[in-house]
Amino acid sequence: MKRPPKAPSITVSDVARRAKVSKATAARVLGGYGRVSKTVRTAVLEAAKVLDYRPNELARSMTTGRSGSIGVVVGDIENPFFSLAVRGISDAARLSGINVILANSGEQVEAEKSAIRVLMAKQVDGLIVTPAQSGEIAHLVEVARSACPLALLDRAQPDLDVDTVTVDDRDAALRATRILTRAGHTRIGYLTAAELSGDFCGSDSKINTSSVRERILGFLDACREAGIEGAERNIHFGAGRSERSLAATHTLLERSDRPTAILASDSVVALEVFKAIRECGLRIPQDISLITFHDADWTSVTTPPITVVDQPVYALGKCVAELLIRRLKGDDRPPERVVMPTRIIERMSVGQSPDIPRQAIS
Amino acid sequence: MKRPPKAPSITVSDVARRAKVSKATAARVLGGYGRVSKTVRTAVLEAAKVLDYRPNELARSMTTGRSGSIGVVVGDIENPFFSLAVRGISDAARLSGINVILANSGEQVEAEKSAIRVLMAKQVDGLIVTPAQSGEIAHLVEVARSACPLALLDRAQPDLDVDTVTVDDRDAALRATRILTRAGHTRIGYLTAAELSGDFCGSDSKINTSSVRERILGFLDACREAGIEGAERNIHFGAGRSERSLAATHTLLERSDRPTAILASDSVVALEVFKAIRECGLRIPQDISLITFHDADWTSVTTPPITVVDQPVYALGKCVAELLIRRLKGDDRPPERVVMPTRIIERMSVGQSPDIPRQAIS
DNA sequence: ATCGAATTTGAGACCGGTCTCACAACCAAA
DNA sequence: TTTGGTTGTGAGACCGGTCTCAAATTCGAT
Repeated sequence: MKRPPKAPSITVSDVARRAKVSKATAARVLGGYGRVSKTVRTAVLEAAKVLDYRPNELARSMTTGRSGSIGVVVGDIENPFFSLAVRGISDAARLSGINVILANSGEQVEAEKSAIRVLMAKQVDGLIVTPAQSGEIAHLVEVARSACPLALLDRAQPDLDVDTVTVDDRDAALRATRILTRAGHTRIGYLTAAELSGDFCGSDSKINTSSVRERILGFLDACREAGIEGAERNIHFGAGRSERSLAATHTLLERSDRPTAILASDSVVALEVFKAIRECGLRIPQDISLITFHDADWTSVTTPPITVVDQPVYALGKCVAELLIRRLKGDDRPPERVVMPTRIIERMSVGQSPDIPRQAIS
Repeated sequence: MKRPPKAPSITVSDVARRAKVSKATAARVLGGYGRVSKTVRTAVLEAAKVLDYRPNELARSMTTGRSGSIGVVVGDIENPFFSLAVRGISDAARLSGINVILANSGEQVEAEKSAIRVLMAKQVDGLIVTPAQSGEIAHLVEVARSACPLALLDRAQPDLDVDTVTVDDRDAALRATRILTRAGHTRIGYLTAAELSGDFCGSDSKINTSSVRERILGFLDACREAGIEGAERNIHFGAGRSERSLAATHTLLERSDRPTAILASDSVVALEVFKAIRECGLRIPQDISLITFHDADWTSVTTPPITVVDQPVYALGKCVAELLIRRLKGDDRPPERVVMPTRIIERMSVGQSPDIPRQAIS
């Protein structure tokens, strides 16, 4: 802490002195506020140019109270879903001259809390969060109560009355699952990377992430509709890139009563599943069908290409950012909950259930 | 500007008053510097807890001169290469309690300049940049001269004596190309998303991005080594996700003297090429071979899987961040230029050149 | 009991901006 | 010429911390 790298930067006072005006006047022209005569303005500008003055945004923020940046806390930037959403956010932010401070929660509540604390200490003007756990939202409630506007991305929180942008997860899952049930599948597995707190037991209350819960609900709706019983047992949590989950997927696929169709909650999970299916020597769609959320770039180039639930990810990010920025600008309409539509892109990864004898097909 | 959202936050003075000590003393315990007696310390802490005091990081930065954050300017976060690198950076940063302000340049120098200006105004403690153009580096030189440490990621700048982390692009391209020449290919196309300023004319001086230049140099080395003439003509710039470039790729593939092998400069380009190859009804690797830089996740799941140049992307990001942070901490060793090794993962996308009659193969 | 040294504390300047307020200068209308 | 309203400018407080410096206190050693 004993190293003030003292880059003796040029301040308003320096400029003022050189332009032979008061600090206040120089500040007025440099800061672009108040009224100044033309002559003085040019003099100050001239002096500023000569001295190569650059405003200290920090000092400015100190007095104005607004920092000109927003904080974004996502689960994992490495996930294409988030990186695309972040792209949407930062594009929207740049348009308003606002910049983005990014933080990764790694889907860990503690990391999320800490990130939020840090960002607020940095006086961000607003916060966009994809809450890792719907159970623990005390810290979010606190933010919402504070003067710092909060907006939620991809995951809603009924208890949190803030701007929220999500997709029609439940309906999307319903429609996706229907495609599978209509193809005759009855053993459909649902795989998500989300972790479960405690056991599932078919109760949705324990599901941490709202989008995950909604999707599962939609999945179960469709199963019920098709008269499939005990579909809950085929929901698998904690799928992802880890060794453990990979092994679990293999085990699942090698069971004699393995699912004949799988719905994956995101493209990262889907990729792992796709690999596992191959490694088990199964064929898509003859032996097993696959649908995934998120139209990741790779899904169209596999053999066969994968049927996906296409979410407007970029728009999702752009939209929350716009909502938040509108709020920063003083809009105090009641919070909006935008639900964006998804569409299913049918490709070649869904086939008739192998359980149904060929001749039985209409 | 007339809306000071006056969240009357708790300041040191408030805490001091409540703890019945001076502002200076309260600041000492809250800021964790100087010496304070045990009794006073607990009293202040108690008061702080009651009032729910949160330090204003901005104010702190004002006096200390260090903001505790670094700026990162990348070409495009949406590109998996960058999002993974950013992940590496932010992981390393978090370990040092530093946060990351992210900016997209969209590979546009002007946007890059503006981003750097903003970040410096925000008093970032350091800057990590992937320079969009090696031609225009005046702004970078300026940063390097200022007190703000600068580090370069993925793209070197010989004229810029700062910490730099890159991969052995030239050698990697050489080795990748050799795989193709050894398979008998003589018409090898090199596709990169980079734009060229002016015409190529076989001179490397006009190539904007150092990594791109190095790779092209390596590519040409290998071609020369294999006795291939006029390889420069097969280098195509501006490939990417745009309509125009897509059409150009199609045209290229439909020519009678189309390349029998393609080396793609990044995974985004490669994906487009892969799609185009399919759409043209060509088969990999029988009709055309493909190698790409960056071991993107999808490259292993296509049919056939793609041979890639595997760059240690995450490590790349982690490494620059560590280098930069070391510098922030006062290290003043001469700038380091780290060149990380790449390895080629041979998969199934390279075949013998169809130009060579079957029987001619040894 | 006495003195010097070490420790603890408080007062106030400072960082680099913004912004309020008072004063001076100017102009046009009365 | 006086009056009143605008406009331009400067002095200085302020934001919320850090940090210097000197005064006050404590302490051990003589």
